[in-house]
Amino acid sequence: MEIPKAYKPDERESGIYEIWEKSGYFDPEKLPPGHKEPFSILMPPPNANDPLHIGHAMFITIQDILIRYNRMRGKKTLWLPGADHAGFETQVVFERKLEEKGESRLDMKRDEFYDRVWNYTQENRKVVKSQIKKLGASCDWSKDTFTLDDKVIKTAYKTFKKMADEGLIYRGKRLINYCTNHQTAFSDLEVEYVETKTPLYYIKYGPFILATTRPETKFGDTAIAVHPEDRRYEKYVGKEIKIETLLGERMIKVIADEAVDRDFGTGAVKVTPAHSEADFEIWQRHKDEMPEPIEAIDKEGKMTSAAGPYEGMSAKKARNKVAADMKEKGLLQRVDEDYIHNLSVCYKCKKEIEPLLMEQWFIDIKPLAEPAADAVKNGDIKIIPDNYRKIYLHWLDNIKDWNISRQNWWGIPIPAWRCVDCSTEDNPHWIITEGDEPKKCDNCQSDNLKKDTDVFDTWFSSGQWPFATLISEKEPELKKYYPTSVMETGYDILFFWVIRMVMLSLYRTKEIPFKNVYLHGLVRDENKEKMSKSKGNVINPIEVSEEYGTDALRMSLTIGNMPGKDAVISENEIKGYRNYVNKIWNMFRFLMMRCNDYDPENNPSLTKEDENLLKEFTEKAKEITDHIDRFEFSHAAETLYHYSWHRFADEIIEESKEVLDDQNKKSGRQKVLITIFAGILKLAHPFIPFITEEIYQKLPLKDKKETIMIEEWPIN
RNA sequence: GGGCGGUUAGCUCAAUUGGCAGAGCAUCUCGCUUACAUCGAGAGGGUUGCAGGUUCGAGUCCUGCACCGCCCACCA
Repeated sequence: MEIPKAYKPDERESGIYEIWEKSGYFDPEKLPPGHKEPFSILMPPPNANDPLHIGHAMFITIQDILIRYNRMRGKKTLWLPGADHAGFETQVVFERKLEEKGESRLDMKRDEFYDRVWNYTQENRKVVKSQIKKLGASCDWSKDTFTLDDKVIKTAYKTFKKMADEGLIYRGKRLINYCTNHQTAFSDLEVEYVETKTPLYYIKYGPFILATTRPETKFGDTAIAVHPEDRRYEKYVGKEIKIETLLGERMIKVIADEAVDRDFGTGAVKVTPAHSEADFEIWQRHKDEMPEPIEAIDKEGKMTSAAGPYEGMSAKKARNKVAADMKEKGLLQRVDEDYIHNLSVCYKCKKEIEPLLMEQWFIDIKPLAEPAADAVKNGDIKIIPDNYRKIYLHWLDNIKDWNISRQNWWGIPIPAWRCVDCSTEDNPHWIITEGDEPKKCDNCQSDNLKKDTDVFDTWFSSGQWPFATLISEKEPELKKYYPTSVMETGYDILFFWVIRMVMLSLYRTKEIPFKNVYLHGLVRDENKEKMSKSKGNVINPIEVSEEYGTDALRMSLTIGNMPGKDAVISENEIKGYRNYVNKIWNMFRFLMMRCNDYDPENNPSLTKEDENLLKEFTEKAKEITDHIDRFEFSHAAETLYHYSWHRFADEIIEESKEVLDDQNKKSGRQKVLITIFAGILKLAHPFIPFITEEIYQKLPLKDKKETIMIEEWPIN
């Protein structure tokens, strides 16, 4: 048998993956009978709107290590793959594509748009699936789930209905974060803050001078607020004062509220409840003293009729115009041009978020937050690394109600109908179902019902992923994999996804969704910068996997990668691990050349030295196993790397060359070398599955299994 | 404003309960020796960010500071 000097991963990998798939062992139910205790992971479903990036390759590597390791330890392992329709994200991606073709969503019917995005995601799913396979993921494709599959949507509807019935869902006119560019509301998590230099205008309101960054909102002012203990303004509190606006004179109430900072500006603030979160809160505390909020800006970001002559003007334009006009009328005392404050912007387009008063569906989140905090406090859910415990608990401690309405087209429609006949402006009547269209109003029997046009925040449904995928009447056998063993995902979606899964799962199933949360970091380039297409520093996992082999890529994503910390990766590093994989190949090559007369059925006598070598291997195997059990994959892989190369190859093989020439000791040493090497392959298999399978198939072993995937782990 | 993480060899990172500061990559020298040059043998390279403190002993524990990064909140 001629063995080539260099291992060529690209020629072997796809064939090896086929062997695994054909074996059926990705499906836990098809594993040999010895596999009993369940071990499960849900793959965070990659967005079905783009090919995979290096971050996906990282989590696939980590999860596959866990799955392959536990499978070899005799667990009944389920790794459930999926794909995310990624509502708003995908809509943005798709609209950009439309734009490139000179098309627009607004030129088509909603259904048509939906169908086109649907097809687009289905095409992408195929690409993503083939890429996941390329990376060696041993996941159960028979259970591949899309976040718009019936069972997921039904689960989301059931939860929504249950929450509505239990009073945890309310529809309220509240101040929400609105992106006038994307024409949708967001939860607080989708808002980012950017430090910006903005002029601070000091405007005259009767006897008051008020500092504001947004003079155009003055048409929505319904009060002036001062601190209750501010002597300067004491005499005005509770009184109405006459102010000169650009629309003529009017009266406005002065109120006292603790939230006002005496030291900022002049210590007096204009209150605009329809366009500022803080002001909205002031209004809620002083409803009896203040008129209803006045909306001065609309959903397009344009001035309303409340702004008189400024109506129709964009808010930004109006800001300058209003300031200029006030200056002319002597209503502007001065302008501080160097004022720096945090501007809230849309996380996607970075354009200013417009706080608007809108009716939306909210979840009363506190009742869900407490059990979620308890689950971590009492140790039912363990977070790795554990410093994220605090972050997790702190977030839940300060949680605000969750706005789950989105004004997008791509997403799960909210199953709510408004009765046209028995609703009033102030008191609308809504009918919420588990998805079925109601025939009649449950209140007035009218059939004049109008469906809500909004869709759910994608995280509302993905927050139900664990039980949506594993708990259903149709597939009761999957229940045993719930709660899952590990939720492996990025720290950047701890709030978005992980915590919401905990809250919603506890709510619906009364059980935790997973026992461990392992948080990985971001992948950065060699200059520690975030990888992005625009910077041109991205490493395409598929390209490097084709060039250097998936095993090398996986190794470089494992070593030096600590939980909760960003990982640095470079092509150079991958090249280094390509060399390591090739080194293993050559260990195999050496063994084959020097053991051509080796018979695995023989039991030659071993020398003391032989015994010691075996003992040493067992110790190393123990060390590596302990590391994996503690989720220290980097250490595990590093220990393996070091032992296999610098101990086994550099020393043990070198020293064995002489021993193999000694006819008395030869067969014993052959046995030892092959035994240890087979052990190394098994230990290495979770990390570098392809080469280990390739060699395993060719190695002369007793009781060889169909694939190394179901080999027994070298130690117990 | 609140919180978290980091600062160790040129680079990326390790260092269990405090116990001789280690790897990989890079660099330099030598070697194409019959597994492998995608390799081997060897070498250089550190006042562990700064200042104190506890201790027989501190990279590790305590206090303060500096710088870098991140998260959360947000005052007009």
